[in-house]
Amino acid sequence: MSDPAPPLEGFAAHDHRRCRTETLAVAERLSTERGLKLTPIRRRVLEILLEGHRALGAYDILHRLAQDGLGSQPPVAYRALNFLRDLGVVHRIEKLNAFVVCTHPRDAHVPAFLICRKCSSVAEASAPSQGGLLGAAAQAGFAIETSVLEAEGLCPDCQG
Amino acid sequence: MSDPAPPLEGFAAHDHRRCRTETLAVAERLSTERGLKLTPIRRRVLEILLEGHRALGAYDILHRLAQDGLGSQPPVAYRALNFLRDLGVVHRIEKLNAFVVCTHPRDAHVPAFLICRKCSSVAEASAPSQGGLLGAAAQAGFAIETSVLEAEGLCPDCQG
DNA sequence: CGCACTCACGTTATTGTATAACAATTGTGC
DNA sequence: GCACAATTGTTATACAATAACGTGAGTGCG
Ligand SMILES: [Zn+2]
Ligand SMILES: [Zn+2]
Ligand SMILES: [Zn+2]
Ligand SMILES: [Zn+2]
Repeated sequence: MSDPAPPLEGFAAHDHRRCRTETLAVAERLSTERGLKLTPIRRRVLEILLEGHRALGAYDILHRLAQDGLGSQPPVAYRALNFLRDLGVVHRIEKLNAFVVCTHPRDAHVPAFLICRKCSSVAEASAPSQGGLLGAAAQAGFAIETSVLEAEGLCPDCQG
Repeated sequence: MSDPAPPLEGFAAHDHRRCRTETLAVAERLSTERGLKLTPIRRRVLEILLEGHRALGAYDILHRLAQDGLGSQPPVAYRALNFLRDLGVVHRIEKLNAFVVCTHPRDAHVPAFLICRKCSSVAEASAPSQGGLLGAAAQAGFAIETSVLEAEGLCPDCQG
C-alpha cells in the first residue's frame, strides 16, 4: 500500500474558494469544448453543489432553484444534474439518491466515496486499482464501463 | 494481482440448483439461529430471487407475491427483503434500486458487483482489500462501517 | 386462566425520486 | 427565410420507500 493517499477535501480543511473557482472554470471549458453551454440554470446548480462537499438531493436543489426563480419542476433539476454528470464535474451518490461535486474533475477517474451517515458529508478518493475485480471481470468476459465504490460510516466530526 | 479470481456465478454456467438449495438452507438456519422464522412470504421472496442471478425491483417481487396470494402492498415486499438482507442472503444494488441473491452467504464479505446494463444480470465477487481507500479513510479519521463496489457494463451474452 | 410481550402480517396513506412526452423558444449556419 | 440542434417550460405519470396504526398468533409466567 504505497499509495500516497491524497487529501480528502470532504473532511479536511482546504482552500475551498479554489474548489469553486477551478470547478466552475473546468465546467465552462468542457462545455464549450463540446459545443454546449453552461447556462444560468446549470451554472447555478453547480454553484449550489459547490457550497460544500455535501451530497444534496435533486429536490433540495430544485427548491433552491425555485427560490432564485430559475425553475420549479423536477425535469429542470434533473436535466442540469445530468448535464453536469456528463461533463464529469458532478457525481451521483447511489446510496443517498443524492449528488455531489467532483473534487478532481480534470482526470478520468473511478470515483470512491466516504459517506458520513450522520452529516451526509462526502469525501472523494480516486479508487485504487480495484485489485481482483478487474481480473475477475476480464476472466468472466464482462466489459466494465463505469464503476463506483461507496463506503458508509462516520466522519471524524461525527465520531466521539 | 495474484487473486485466484473465483468463479462469477452470475455469468458462468454452474449448478444453479445448488445455489437454490444451499441458500434456502442457509436462510433457514440463520433464521432459527436468531429466534426468527423463514415464513412463507420470506421464503417465497427468496425463491423468486433464486430463479436467477438477476436484480429484481421490489415492485416486481411484490407483483409476483400478489399472483401467489401472498400480499399486495409495498410494505409486505420491503419487510421480507429487509429481513433477508439482515440475514445476509440478499443484497441491494444501489445503482438499480433492486435486489439480488447473495452468492456466498456464509462468509462475511464486502460485496462487489458486475451489473449488466442490458439484461440486469449480476455477478458478485468478493471485494478486494479496497487498496488505498482504507488507508485514505484511516488517514482522514473516517470509520468505515459498510461498503460496496458496483461496476456497470456489458455481460458476455450482451456484447457482440 | 389472565396478562404481558414479541413477532409477523394487513392496510391505508403519504412521501420521495425520477422520467415520459410534448410544446415553445432560442440560436446558428446555409 | 429555413432547417436544425440545443435548451427550457409544463403536465402528468411512474417508480421506490416508509410512516403509522391495527390485528392476531405464539410464548412465558404467575
Ligand atoms: Zn472544497
Ligand atoms: Zn470525481
Ligand atoms: Zn446460481
Ligand atoms: Zn454477497
